[in-house]
Amino acid sequence: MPRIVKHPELRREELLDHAQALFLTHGYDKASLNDVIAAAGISKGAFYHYFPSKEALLEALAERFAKQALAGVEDIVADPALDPLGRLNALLAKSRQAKIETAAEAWALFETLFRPENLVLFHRINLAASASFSPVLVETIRQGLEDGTFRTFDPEGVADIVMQFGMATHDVIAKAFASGSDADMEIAIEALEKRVRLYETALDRILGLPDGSIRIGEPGYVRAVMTARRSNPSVIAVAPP
Amino acid sequence: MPRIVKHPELRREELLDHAQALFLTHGYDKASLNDVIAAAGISKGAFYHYFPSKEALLEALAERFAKQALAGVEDIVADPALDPLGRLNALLAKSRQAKIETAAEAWALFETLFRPENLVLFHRINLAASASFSPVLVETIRQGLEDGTFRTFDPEGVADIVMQFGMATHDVIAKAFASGSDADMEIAIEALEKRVRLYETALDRILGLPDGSIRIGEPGYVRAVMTARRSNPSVIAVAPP
DNA sequence: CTATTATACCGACCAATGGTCTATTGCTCA
DNA sequence: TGAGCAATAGACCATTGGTCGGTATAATAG
Repeated sequence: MPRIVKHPELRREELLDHAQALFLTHGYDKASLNDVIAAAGISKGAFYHYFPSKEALLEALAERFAKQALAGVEDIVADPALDPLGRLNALLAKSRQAKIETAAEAWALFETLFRPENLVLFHRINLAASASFSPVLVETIRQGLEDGTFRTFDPEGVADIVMQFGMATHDVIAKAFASGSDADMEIAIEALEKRVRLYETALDRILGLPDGSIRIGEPGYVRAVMTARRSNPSVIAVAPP
Repeated sequence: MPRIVKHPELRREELLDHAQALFLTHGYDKASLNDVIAAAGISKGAFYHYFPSKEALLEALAERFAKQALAGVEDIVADPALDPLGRLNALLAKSRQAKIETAAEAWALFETLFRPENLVLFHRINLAASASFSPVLVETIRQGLEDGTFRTFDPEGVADIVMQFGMATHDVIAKAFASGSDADMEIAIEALEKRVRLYETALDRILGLPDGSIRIGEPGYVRAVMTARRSNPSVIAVAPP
């Protein structure tokens, strides 16, 4: 085989790209290392030059996800015009948007993130994302406590609950999407909307706010994104079976 | 090798017992099928006579856990003297007790359930347990809504949140126990107690109750169980390395 | 413009894994 | 007693994640 040398950073990104596509479509366990290196067009040796193990590849992928996610909210964090409640709402809306768009993308590929075999991948992503988001959330909650907007305690704990709510959408979607038919998508959308509304109220109360203070995006937003993405799926490179 | 024939149900239970011990100590992925059948003292063929795959073994194990868990609370469910709040409190205390005892047991074996490699196992158990518990919780919440004890909505959603809180203890413990030293256990205990208190208040507010209504066991209970178990570990058969 | 070194890369090889298959043993019941 | 079937054994298989010795290429020094 001809030897192809690329810039290490590019190679690494390519590897992550192909791993992402394969892990998302087949699941971390089912997608074999050989699949990944075949898709990336490199040798075993080359792969292990970049990552010490398959596990490390997963970890790196999760970190990249988290980094992208954090980059997506840095404007919100930096915006001095936002009060704690406003900032919290903006953060929640953003993270929800990202989650739904990811879901829509996976769905468009007729394979979904929300499958049991993707548990590991999803958990790693969420772990990394949480590690990034946690400080931001904690700080926001603490501010809200200080200026009297929120009436609660244990900012770290509350931040964890907020992120739990985020993670929980995984299982909600997973259950509804389980059998994968079109009708299920409608069910999933309904369930998601309802669940989001519940989380809003739950957060209101945990934070000691009047019901209706927390607003995670407009009603109907889920359906809009999902259906739009479905008819116009973005392209992710997928290896042949 | 001499051929040993046993009653199928006994064999199956034995298989589950050994699988449980190995999965708990080494993790689902790391514990190989060969380890399991070696521990159980049977052949490959015999194993695949009972389970169609390793995955199925995991599933069966999760179901057994769930069944045991449900059996443990049926007296609470059946008790007509309990009002919704009392029943909810009893259910929560019981499930927490079970979780902590499991944790203590795993800890006593110097290997803990709360490790990344046990994610899959833990998730499966929780999934099965949730499926069992959900109806009970939903019914309890619904009763509380009807008789005016609770001031909330979407019983299914709230029940899910309750179970989320249960699952979340996994990650809380996992983080604190990560490096596995003795000091970490103290930290883990503190974190757990604090977190339990947060969940109590969060549930109070979600259910529209005055703070302090929900009581998930006595303070200090976690430490008591953990330390007691540690000095007097129950025996689980473990295969040689 | 060489010589040297460091890095990116290749692919044969390995032990272990989950799973399949055929053959045999022992229980049950007619 | 013996036919039939459930239970068991274990050789075998393809695939998997991972290792290793080696090679080509780019960067650097002389």
